[in-house]
Amino acid sequence: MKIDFSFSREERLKNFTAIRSLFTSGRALNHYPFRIIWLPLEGVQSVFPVQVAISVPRKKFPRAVDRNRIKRLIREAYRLHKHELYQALAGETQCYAIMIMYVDKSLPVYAAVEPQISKALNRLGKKIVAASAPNDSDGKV
RNA sequence: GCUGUAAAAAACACUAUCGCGGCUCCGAAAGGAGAUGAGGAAAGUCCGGACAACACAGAGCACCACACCAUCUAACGGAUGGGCUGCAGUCUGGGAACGGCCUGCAGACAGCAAGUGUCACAGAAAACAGACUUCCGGCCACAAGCCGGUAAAGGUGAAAACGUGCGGUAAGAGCGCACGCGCUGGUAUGGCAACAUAUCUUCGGACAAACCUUGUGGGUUGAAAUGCCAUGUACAUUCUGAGUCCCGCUUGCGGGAGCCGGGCUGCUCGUUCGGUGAGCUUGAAUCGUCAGAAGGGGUAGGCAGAUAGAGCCAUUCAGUGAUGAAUGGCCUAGAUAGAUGAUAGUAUUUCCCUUUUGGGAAAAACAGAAUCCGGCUUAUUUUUUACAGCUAUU
RNA sequence: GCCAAUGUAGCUCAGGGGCAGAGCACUUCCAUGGUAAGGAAGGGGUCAUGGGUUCAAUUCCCAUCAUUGGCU
Repeated sequence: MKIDFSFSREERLKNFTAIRSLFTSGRALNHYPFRIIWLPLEGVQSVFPVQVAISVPRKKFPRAVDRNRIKRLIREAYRLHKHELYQALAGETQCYAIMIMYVDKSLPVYAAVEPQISKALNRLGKKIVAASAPNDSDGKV
């Protein structure tokens, strides 16, 4: 099977209410220099198992150039490694919302970002499977 | 060679793989192909417009902005040219006060001769003047003291009531004269004008980035404006009612009464909430707002605004110039949880090592469109040109 | 995106042209067996930054920087 490296609009998290509930009742995973929060989405039918959003805090990077740079690097790394997460979630029926936040204070380089994203996505996949496997009925938070 | 000012140019190119945005083409669809995709400041939001909506007939007051003149411009607080003033430098005129030519830099540059106000400390006195020490006269034998005159000298201060010289006088004083500085009004000449020159005349502290006066301009709100489709408690249409008055000061708020509607209540009283108007007044209007009635009955999406424009490039002409006109060519981001990225290589540039070949490193500084334009301001890398200053060598 | 306000001592704030202040905090001394409270004395300032107006600027004007708030 050929691996799809594309990153289309359906894979991005855009719904305002979903983002709000993600911040109020989402589960967190810290993998320095990232913080990932995730939540199962109810009633969303999609061909993709996750919808992702990327965030960089304005207080740590006041210039828009730096924020755009970091978001593009994270998005590029996610695009090349998302198939690892998709394989881990192949057995899931629900769609998940994920937000990746950058918490370091210094500007990163791509060579350092890529392996960290890969490790973080592998950890996230195992954690989601472990959380939903025992009690599929009351998995809501 | 260095520093400063001004002007101009550039801000990285190509190939491959993977990927993103909108566009065009092919395709029933999935998808595929093609060309294309951040800036000089995209920034600050400091000005000016376009565009849109809304109580814009008109008048007065208030408020805000601007302020030498002319021109440019859609418009401007912007730009260009000119005038005037100040500062610095070279040269120079005069006995002095003070001036002239040239060069460079700077200037929020209408009016204190409309009115009001302020000028600390020091000083005798700080703005219809004024007598501390001097100076002069009188009273007095003289001195001291008292009375009067005087603004020349002293000292204080940021500033002492035009400056120099001569006359004049008891001593003095723009008191008078000549020259000089500033300044009001008139006349003549030159200039579109600001203004300049000559002459007559009035006057002689500063401050309007003090209140203010004069002149000119300004309705308010901003694309999260606004319109359409779908949806439909949120929207628009129709009808009805309210839309009034008083007080206070901190002057744009507060309080009270009345009226309309809702909540509490079976009803009244009462209580509470909302409304009772663009800065104000007058006038016109009854369009905004609030409440009720009628109509429609479950998702917050899509399209337009919104990217061909006061557009860009080249040439010629007009103008000192900003700029304008003509001709020819070009199409050059349009997202909406927000695209423009990653990896590898080549070329180029810079730096380092090396005799060369070659090897290694870096791709930079400021910084990311959000309705669109014209400016201003701020941040910042490199190169070139012109001018000014300094230093060294020939 | 649009619109306002504020920057003064370590902290919270006055002062709005003429020598920069208050409260708390800090230092030293007194007092107490000792500490706190109390009393006395003292130190500490680029008045956010840069220009301008004025004889004189924290104050008036302009620009910049930073912070905070509001509209949605």
